Amino acid sequence: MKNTLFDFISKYVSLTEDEKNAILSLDLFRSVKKGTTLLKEGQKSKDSYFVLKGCIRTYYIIDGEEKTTAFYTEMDALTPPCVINKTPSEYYVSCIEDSILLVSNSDMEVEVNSKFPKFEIMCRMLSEELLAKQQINFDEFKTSSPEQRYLNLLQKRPDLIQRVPQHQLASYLGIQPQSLSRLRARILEKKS
Amino acid sequence: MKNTLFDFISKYVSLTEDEKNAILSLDLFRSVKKGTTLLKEGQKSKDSYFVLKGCIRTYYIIDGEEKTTAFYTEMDALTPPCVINKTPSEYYVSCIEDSILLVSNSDMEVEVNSKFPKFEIMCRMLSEELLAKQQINFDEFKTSSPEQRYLNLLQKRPDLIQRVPQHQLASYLGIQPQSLSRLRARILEKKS
DNA sequence: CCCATTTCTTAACTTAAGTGAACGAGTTAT
DNA sequence: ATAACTCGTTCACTTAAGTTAAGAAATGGG
Repeated sequence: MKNTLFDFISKYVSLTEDEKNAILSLDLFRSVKKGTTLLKEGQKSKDSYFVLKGCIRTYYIIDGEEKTTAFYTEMDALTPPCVINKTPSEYYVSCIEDSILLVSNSDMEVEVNSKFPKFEIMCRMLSEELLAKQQINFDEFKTSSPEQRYLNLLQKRPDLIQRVPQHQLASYLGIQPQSLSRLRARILEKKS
Repeated sequence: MKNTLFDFISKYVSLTEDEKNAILSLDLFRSVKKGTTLLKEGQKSKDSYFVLKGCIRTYYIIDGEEKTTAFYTEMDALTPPCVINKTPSEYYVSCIEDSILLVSNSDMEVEVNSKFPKFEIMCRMLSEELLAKQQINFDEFKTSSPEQRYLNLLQKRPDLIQRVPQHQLASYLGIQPQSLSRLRARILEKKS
């Protein structure tokens, strides 16, 4: 787990042993059981998550219906908007597999960033990169049909389709569960 | 225009007169005529844009069709993914009104950031904030129908509907121009 | 000023997604 | 063991978006 983290960090900046130890001494690793809710609508939080193992999802409850909007798996980072905007959360975050997470607090990050300017640089690079990825993702979503989105997901994150319940996948694709079932049946029919 | 810029920056960090002059001496302001293409598909570029006045859009050409995915107006910042990823651009950027832009080069930013750590901090804060906004935007898009998206846009960016051609708005909403026409007629009918 | 082009709207038809209901399979709780 | 849920699928029906075509309105260039 430590290695997974440092491999990730090394993509952005190189750390000395001292710096690595400084991070480890913060004791950020958390084991989280499947089904645990990490953040609820209306809550204020300063926690960001980095997934070392497992899967977490973000979802809204709109008219009593769960609407899943994102999945975060190995090596994915999530800082909920409420942490940035210092507002109550608009969505839920929950754990859909037994997971190992790195949980960091924004107060702590401020402190670390001022002590180690390298972290400031890493955070900037990381959020720029995530923003670019997010933009491309959004663009692909906008420019394609539900069927294309599903086929695209099948290419890009085939694991998700295995490890995530269908009704959560459906809202991730912006459609109803019944439509996802139908759409998959349609695709199978085309192949034959 | 200078004031617009410094007002914007002051939301993140406070600058000394020297720092302000340092920025101005970089001579980043550009007047751009309506219709100008700032970036083409396949091109490599290191330029980021900040809109002081006017409007620019990003679009793809897919199967010969323009697909507009974003509009940037006053006080909006755009760093195309190709600048972050150092890859050829997947989309076009063009100017849809006579505009005044601040155009900054990523090489230059690296230099400025190392000279003034304040800028590094500002860039981090800015991209974190943009990422949070983008996430919420994407979530709203996923969880709503084309009609809801249009009504939502009418609330949040009513100016866009005035200043932007309908067929560009349509792909921004993820639908065909004909569907946007129909949808608007439907809404008018409901009101009466 | 006029022609060519682009833009927007409308209409008819096709296709796919939304909706409500029902069913079986698998899970959980009692 | 059985009842109560959840989950995924299927069906019939409704609604809305995609598609193709046509025409009116606005725009731009010569």
